[in-house]
Amino acid sequence: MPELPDVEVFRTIAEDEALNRAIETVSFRPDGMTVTAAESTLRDALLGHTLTAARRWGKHLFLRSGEDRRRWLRLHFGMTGSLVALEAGDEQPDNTRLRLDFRGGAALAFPCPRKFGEIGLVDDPEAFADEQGLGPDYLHDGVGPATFRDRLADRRGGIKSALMDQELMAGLGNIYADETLFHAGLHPETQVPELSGDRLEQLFETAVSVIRGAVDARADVDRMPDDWLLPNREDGRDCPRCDGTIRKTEVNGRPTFHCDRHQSGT
DNA sequence: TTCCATGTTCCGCA
DNA sequence: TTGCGGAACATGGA
Repeated sequence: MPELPDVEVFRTIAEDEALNRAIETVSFRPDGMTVTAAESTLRDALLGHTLTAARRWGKHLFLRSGEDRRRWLRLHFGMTGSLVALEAGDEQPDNTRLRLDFRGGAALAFPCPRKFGEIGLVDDPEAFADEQGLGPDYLHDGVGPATFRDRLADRRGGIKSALMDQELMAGLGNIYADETLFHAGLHPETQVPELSGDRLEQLFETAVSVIRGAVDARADVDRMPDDWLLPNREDGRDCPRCDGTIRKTEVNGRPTFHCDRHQSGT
């Protein structure tokens, strides 16, 4: 689930359902998953406060606690994490690692079955991104085709691994890298130096349109257009865009799907 | 029962 | 130096 579009949906869920409500209870059951703050610190940072802002950088979600501009809860969703808004009486998702209960009965739950996610506390999301070496986020203000072209200018190797490298640009993972290349008509193993500056700028625009389209579909495969790769991600399927066939291969150790016809060249 | 999977990190190799 | 392949992490689902 959780690549940029999914996390953007989680961000809007938090923004719409969890801001400006007093946190009455903090339930914390990490059960071995990575937590980069002491439990007592985390509890102190949240309990009795309200969440006042929801931001995202790549696949990381940041929720500001209270009026202190330097106190943000950071969530990373790993492969299977999600964020769920609950109303009074709703059943809690399995494997909920962190749950905030608000005055009035609503709650926010962070289930993470496979524990590949992370819970942390940071002073400043930008500084965190900087420390982690995260590249620019596709949807942030001021990030555009030129940013993308410049960052990929000296990159060698295949385009798919470049798209998935969070230090170049943050947010795309295995699924949406494939989706972007499918829309762009590029083979996943196309070498980056073979792509012109114009082609790279065009690829950025494609990535953004895929991301926006996915967010519009609430990152839900069932709501995505039929002619996207995602609903057709199966070896041997007919390509929904041409007479080709969807093929499954392995690129950089990850399952990779592409159309053998319209994604053959650069 | 066995294999696979949306992420990240670390190691060794070329 | 950098990109890449492989392994590791934990666990539910096909």
